[in-house]
Amino acid sequence: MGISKTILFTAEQNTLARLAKGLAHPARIAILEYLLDSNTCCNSNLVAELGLAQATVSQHLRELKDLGLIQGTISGNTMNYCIHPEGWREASDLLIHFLGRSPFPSTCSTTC
Amino acid sequence: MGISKTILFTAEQNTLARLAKGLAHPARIAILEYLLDSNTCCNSNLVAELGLAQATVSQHLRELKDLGLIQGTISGNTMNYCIHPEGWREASDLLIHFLGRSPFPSTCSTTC
DNA sequence: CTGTTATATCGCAATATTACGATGAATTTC
DNA sequence: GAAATTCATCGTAATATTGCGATATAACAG
Repeated sequence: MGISKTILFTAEQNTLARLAKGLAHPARIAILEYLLDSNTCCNSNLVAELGLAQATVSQHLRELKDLGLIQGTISGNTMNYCIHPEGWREASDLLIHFLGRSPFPSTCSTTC
Repeated sequence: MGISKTILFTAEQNTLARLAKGLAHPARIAILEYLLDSNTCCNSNLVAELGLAQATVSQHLRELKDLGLIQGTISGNTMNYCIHPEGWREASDLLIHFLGRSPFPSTCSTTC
């Protein structure tokens, strides 16, 4: 199929999955790391930084922008991308809250 | 294409992306939430819990098991699944460390 | 031993993702 | 203005993901 049955799940579960999907590519991880690290803010010398074609980088940037994790502003000829502070905070808070849970100290051998 | 150019990225970036991909489906989020919540530990009444076919649930469980996030033990006729404590800890630590970063307080308007 | 139950896997169909060349729009440079 | 630069988008090809029915295997129940 390739289509997820989102109807079956809670809004929170779908949101978490959607955010995780945004991080589910090394290029997008690399972009976010680059933007998180660079105090000089952003722009698409990302094309040089990553080894991908310009069209591909643009596509990844769009995904991150659609998720609200980054934002871009036009500066004449070029685009400046940077982390979207609120979007990033919200997303990472949600994911961290999910990931921060610890399992009960029960083993699999426990009968159900 | 559909294939990621993992060669271009660091091992850490690929690992983070692989873990995120594991979480990139609401059914897998739901499975993990269920296993994290249930002190009774596991097993595949997950098929009833989620609204998906048995084959589909089994497939999602396999993905989570391959990532080391859960583990399963055979108990006679049935499988008992539960969170893999070390695997879950390692994975969540890696992701939380990445997500915990804050952007520099620079705006996109900063020239690069 | 036979039938039932629980689960993994195979094979397939539908859809999504990834990657890139080509093209177009906007802007700068000369 | 003409050429060059920067970037988004379109179209397309290759591969991945999702979902499920069917089937195989193993264990249990009678």
